[in-house]
Amino acid sequence: MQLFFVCAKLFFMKEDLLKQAGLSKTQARTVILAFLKKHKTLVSAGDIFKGLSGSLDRVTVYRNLEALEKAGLVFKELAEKEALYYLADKQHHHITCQKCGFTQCLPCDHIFQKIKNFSQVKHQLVLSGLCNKCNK
Amino acid sequence: MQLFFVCAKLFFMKEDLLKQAGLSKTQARTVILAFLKKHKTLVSAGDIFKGLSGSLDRVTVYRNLEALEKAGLVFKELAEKEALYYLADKQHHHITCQKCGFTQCLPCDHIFQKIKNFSQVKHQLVLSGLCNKCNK
DNA sequence: TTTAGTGCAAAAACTTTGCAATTTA
DNA sequence: TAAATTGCAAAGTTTTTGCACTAAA
Repeated sequence: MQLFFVCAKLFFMKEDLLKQAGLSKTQARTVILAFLKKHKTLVSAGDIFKGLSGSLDRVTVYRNLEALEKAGLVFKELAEKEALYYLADKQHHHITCQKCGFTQCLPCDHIFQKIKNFSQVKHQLVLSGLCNKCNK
Repeated sequence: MQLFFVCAKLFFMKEDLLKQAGLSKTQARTVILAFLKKHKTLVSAGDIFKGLSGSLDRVTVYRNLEALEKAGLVFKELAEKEALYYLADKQHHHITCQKCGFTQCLPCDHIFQKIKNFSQVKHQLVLSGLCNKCNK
């Protein structure tokens, strides 16, 4: 029994990500995007808040991550403790070591190759969309 | 580009799930398992607590869900607000309507058929395992 | 200048921890 | 009886809300 998926093709925007996404270009958003660009791994709202050490309010981080996610600039991944975010420059997934927490990014086209670095792999597929009723 | 997965085969235990899983058979666990058996959808710790209206402490529900998950009797799915649980009788996934929250179970062998009831489907694959270092 | 975004304070919600009392094996 | 489990109380974390102030278009 097999389960397969075609990965979503995501448009790759160069500059002015915010404007192109229909968001106003504020300092907070610029700073958050820069932070995500710098830190290629998954980061939480708290990580960003701490990483920017006081230049933004914690609430502002939350509100902007939500806006960025809705605009499709950022992906949100649900994790044990808190939600994690990463730049939506390329669709990819992640695999996490259950013991030490080591996380590896998995670009869709290399996913199998990289999973070989792990054993006892468990998977969970989270799907969402619009049901027929709501899509009317 | 395709991404496929073989679903884990899960052993189907008849009676005495708890003993077979190496857990002692307490009233709390029995009641929680019965609740999960009755409610075929995803339920939260809070749902269970409320559903059992006072017969168990909220903390007891949390602790037992953790134990049941570790023992492999229950699956945990990370969701927006809170973690959701379901009986691990058969490996399956879920798809949720982004608008109304309607959730449909997706047994691995009917997954594509059922996804057709949804549009604008987004997917997120959550993987975990043991990295080479931790597996030594 | 009108709308959208921000910071502060506070609260809400989910989950975890410590410890004494109780239940299980 | 020894070890595991439970309930209660309290605290810890993440996330959300309201409102006045500020920055963006």
